[in-house]
Amino acid sequence: MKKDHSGFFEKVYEVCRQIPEGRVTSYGAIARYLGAARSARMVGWAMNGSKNLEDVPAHRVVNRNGMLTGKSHFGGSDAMAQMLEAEGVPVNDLQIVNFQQYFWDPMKELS
DNA sequence: CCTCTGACCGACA
DNA sequence: ATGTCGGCCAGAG
Repeated sequence: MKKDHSGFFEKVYEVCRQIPEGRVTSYGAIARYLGAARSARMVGWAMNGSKNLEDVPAHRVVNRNGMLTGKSHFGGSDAMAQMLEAEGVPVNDLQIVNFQQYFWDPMKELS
């Protein structure tokens, strides 16, 4: 099952999988944790393939503003916000309420 | 094989 | 404070 553990994407998938329920993180946080803060864009892009994986909750990953920028990729509906709210994360207008409160930093938690 | 773009972030003018 | 640009990896045309 481990295919490209040396790849950038695989690392992103692993971190996303470690995100606890009812918690959220940002692309930049993951990228930074991987040592590629400037590759935040690719983290989101990596999710494009991860969304096919059920083991990777891409809906728990938002931008650094706590905005559900990737919501458009979740079927075009508010499915992303619905899933977050279902986990206990309040979302208002594509923006997570008290984002800082639900923010899960891989560098802090996984450090 | 070469080029471009992609769910971002941070720096600079 | 607002707008623009660069940057990193990998896949599609």
